[in-house]
Amino acid sequence: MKSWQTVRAEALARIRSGAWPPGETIPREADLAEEFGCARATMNRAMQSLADEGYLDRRRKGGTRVAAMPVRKAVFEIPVIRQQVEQRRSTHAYRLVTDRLTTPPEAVCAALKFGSRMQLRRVTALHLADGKPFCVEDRWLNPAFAPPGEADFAEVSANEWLVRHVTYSTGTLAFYARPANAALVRLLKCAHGASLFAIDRTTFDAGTPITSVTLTYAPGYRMETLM
Amino acid sequence: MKSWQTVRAEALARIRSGAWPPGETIPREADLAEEFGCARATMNRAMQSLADEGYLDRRRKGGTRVAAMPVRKAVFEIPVIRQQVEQRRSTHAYRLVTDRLTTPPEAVCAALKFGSRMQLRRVTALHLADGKPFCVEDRWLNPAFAPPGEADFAEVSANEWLVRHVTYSTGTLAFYARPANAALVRLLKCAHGASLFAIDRTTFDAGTPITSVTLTYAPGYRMETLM
DNA sequence: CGTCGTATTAAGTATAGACATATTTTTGGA
DNA sequence: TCCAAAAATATGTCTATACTTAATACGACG
Repeated sequence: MKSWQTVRAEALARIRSGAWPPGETIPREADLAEEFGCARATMNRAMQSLADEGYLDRRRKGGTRVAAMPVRKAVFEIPVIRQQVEQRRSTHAYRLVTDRLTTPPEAVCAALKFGSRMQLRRVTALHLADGKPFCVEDRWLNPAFAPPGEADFAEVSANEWLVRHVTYSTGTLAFYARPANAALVRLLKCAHGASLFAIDRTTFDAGTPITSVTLTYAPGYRMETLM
Repeated sequence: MKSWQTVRAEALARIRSGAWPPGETIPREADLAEEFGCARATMNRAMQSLADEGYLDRRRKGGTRVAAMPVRKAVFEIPVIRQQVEQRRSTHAYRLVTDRLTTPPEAVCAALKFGSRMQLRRVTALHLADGKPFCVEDRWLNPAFAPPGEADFAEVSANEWLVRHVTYSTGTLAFYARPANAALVRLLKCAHGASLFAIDRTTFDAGTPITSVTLTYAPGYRMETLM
């Protein structure tokens, strides 16, 4: 009795080895099930999994074919900064820099889809790894969601507070490179104009704008993953 | 009759709304199936899908609980550069800069797991969008895999050639920021030291080292995705 | 010669029942 | 009291069968 995972692995091996070349239509589920010695449901589960990951294109009546030009997908895990530091076996420290209500720039209003230029809570903080600057957190928060009274970021970072209070959210994410400005130079202790890796993230919870944050990492930071 | 996708959506709604709070153990499959009005197999398919994406933690006998601190996952699509340019409704152009056998630096040998410092094929090229520099491709190739005779990169970029010839591969991927050096300044026509977004990718096919490439994008480039 | 409806096909899915497997809990001894 | 063996339990999976749905092929008809 073969598990669908086994069947999946065998099928993937055929794709990788070229036994099923890109663009080629492969036999129908029912026939493959017989060949692999399993039920059609099992075959279906395996092929569906491969299709989900972009290895196969499947169409009703049209049959299944190996993707000719698969869109490579890279999956990055975006952990909480403290965990990220601790995973590197470093000691995490955190320093709140500013926390006040301010009128945000146009770009932030647009990202959060706030029509009027209402005042938002701006929180900036520095994360350290083994005492050295690791990452600057520059955040705009919807004050209705996280009022200064309820959410105090002196000890627990906004980054972590949010993960606990708005666990499952949607939003956008962007990676880019930016030069160090005066504020970043001061916090990260890097050269002016240094190339820094940055992440912009905007978060909504059931349509309500929650926060827009820019995380800027110290020089040399790399975001890595396997394919 | 509910599809597992429908059931999945309903369950996800409960998680997002907080009806099933983070850390909480939810009822067993059999009971949920009854509540949702479907068979256990259907419930299982739905919950398994949610567990795959990190929303749930499931253990035999232990039951299913909502992930307390989910690791956020971001999925990026890594397209062929030409497609990437064309998706932005720009015209893609390509210019081969160099193509010769050279001894690679230590770092490249290490990434490709080449013991001896054998000569590799180095290919550098420039990709343009609407005539403007878009991305510099700096690649080291295993000459045994892509000999100069068979693989000519004057017209078709190595990027594209490889997608066609080694479709399903494994490897590593890293995103980072780097300053523009002299070579990049010349090709991308940017300021010296400008902050540039870069991708390192090393590719293996069934254990054989294929290629290691650095893609450096023109200033202002952002790698975006939805969560 | 086109085009509209129908038959056919292959994937998508649902279900009940059975068994497998990993843990936890309980129980029975030393 | 403590530990090992056994029972209980929730998820993991397979199977056979039946039905649904989307897309294609094809033939009748204007």
